[in-house]
Amino acid sequence: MKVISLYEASKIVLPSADNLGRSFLNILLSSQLGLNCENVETKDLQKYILRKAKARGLLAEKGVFKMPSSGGAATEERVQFGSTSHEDSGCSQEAKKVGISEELQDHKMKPSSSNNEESSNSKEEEVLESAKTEMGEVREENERLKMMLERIEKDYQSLQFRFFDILQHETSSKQSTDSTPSHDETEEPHDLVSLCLGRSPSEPKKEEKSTNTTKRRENEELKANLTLGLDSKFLISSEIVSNPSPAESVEEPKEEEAAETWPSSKIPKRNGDHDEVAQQGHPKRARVCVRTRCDTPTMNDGCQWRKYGQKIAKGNPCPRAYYRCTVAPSCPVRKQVQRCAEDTTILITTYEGTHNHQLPVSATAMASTTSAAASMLLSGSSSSQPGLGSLINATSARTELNGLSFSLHDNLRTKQLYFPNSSSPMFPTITLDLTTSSSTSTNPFNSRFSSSFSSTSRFPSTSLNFSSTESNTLPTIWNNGYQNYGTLSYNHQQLYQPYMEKNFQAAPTQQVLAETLTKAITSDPSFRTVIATAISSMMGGGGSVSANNRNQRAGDQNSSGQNLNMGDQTSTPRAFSTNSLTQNGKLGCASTYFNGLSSSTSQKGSLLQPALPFSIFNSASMPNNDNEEHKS
DNA sequence: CGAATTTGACCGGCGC
DNA sequence: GCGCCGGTCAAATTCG
Repeated sequence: MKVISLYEASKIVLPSADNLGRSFLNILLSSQLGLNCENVETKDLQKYILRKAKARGLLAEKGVFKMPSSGGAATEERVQFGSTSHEDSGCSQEAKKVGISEELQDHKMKPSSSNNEESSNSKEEEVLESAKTEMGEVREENERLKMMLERIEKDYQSLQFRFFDILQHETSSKQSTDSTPSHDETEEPHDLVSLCLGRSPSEPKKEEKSTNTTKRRENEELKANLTLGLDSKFLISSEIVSNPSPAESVEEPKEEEAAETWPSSKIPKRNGDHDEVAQQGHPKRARVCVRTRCDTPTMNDGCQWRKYGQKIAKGNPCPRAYYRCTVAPSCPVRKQVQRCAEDTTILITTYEGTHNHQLPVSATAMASTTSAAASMLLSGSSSSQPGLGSLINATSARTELNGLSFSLHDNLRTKQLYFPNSSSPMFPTITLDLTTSSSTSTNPFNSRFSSSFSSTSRFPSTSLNFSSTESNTLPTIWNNGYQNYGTLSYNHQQLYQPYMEKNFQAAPTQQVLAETLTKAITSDPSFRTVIATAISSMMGGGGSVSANNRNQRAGDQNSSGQNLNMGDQTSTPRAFSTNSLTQNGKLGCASTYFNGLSSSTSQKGSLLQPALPFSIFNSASMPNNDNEEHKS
């Protein structure tokens, strides 16, 4: 007889797990036990363990497992959790087990007939041998399960701890906002762009002057949303891949969606309604600008484009080309391609709109990236009140997911972000800068997440700079059209696994991590996507998990210009003006992608395992040059 | 020959 | 109202 602690441990640990924890457990279980863990409940897991033990003939009584007395090999049982039939299954298993036990007992109790006592003895020895063998196997398995459970518990606690950490930061952020004296809007008009974790950008936000009570309530909502969002992320990860979000999968975009994704000239004029738009929480449209070094006329992002126009834009001798997506006839996505006036090796690609069709695999990376960026942008400006400017108010929102550290350092409080009205472009633009190889960040891991705002723009420009030292590889990757993107998940595993395992054993040195991670960031666009998505999730975009990972959420239109700088360059301030944009809250594609990725990376561990010291800084250090792209 | 690109015309928003 | 500008259309042209 052997008492296995796994069951007892599960009784102790699992019931305390909330949705978040269970979701996390589900992922681990599905990846490591091969279980269909959707909607796994604590009791289900316990039952599974019990049944598995019964099936192997190990269970004598509840909580106590006995070693098998026969050589009968237990077959691997695949359990469907969450089904109503598992009770029956368990019962039948139990009955079966009882029968076997009785049989075995009979076999043992009954003195064998004297005919062949020697052969009987040898048989018993055989049985004993096989039993011992199996005992060893089972013991190993038990150890493995035990370790896994401990790991899960540890992970869960870590997750929980970090989750509350995030909440705490968020709360303090809001409190500091509250404590900040109200600014004279006539003198310093601004918007409060709440960077809310897991908050849907589509959520109506019109509480610039909200009371403490209101904000407290928001915090509660935020908490709820975040929990829900994370939960959903884990649970639906496998679904979203195949099932585009309703919004995205709709063949014929709804009127609202169509309006939102069509270019400014096609949509009802709303410039004069900025306030109304924002206050009503209408979706916003965003543009995602990608800067890459690229020798080819256009960056191969995996999508099919048809050129429909070309113009010489003011301030840039290089013509701007206009493309529209031709993957689907009705796809509203457009992109503009223009070379940088200062450095013609830099290709500036601006995406606008959301694909209303499934994207080729090779296009998902860029779509996800831009989607994440757009969602970040939109979430950042979601509460802004157009015409008044925006104030990014995320104060050091920081989180670590099992060592995967995301930080939102707010440098903005020392410098109120002021976005006066101007004639700047009408759409918020976020820029992913993949051009430079130098990093101003002291820590190569620190993904620079800075926001810079133009003093002349009515919209903020946010720069997200994923610092790396090898970012020059990115354009190359895109130029290759992600030929090997199909193996990305696998590559991710390869990339992440070392971190995960190291993390369990010993904390790797910062330098080693930095090198590897930098490599990962620079060599794998989808990794950046993950980061961007995570960021967007934290900043509020992630709340809308409704999305669809295959669709690009590059834009809607409305408000602030943000510069999402993923390359590494901080030396050249890049500001991109923005306009108002609407967001229907489906920035999900990237989130979904993240989900899928997290699911895939959890195959051998957990995405949340590695200690990836990412820091995302939010700063206003860079004055916005504003409209380099659109206006210059 | 069909598809894709080019390019000048056109349109709408905005500032003066 | 006019002109500037960004963006789009569509006929002409080019390409495969």
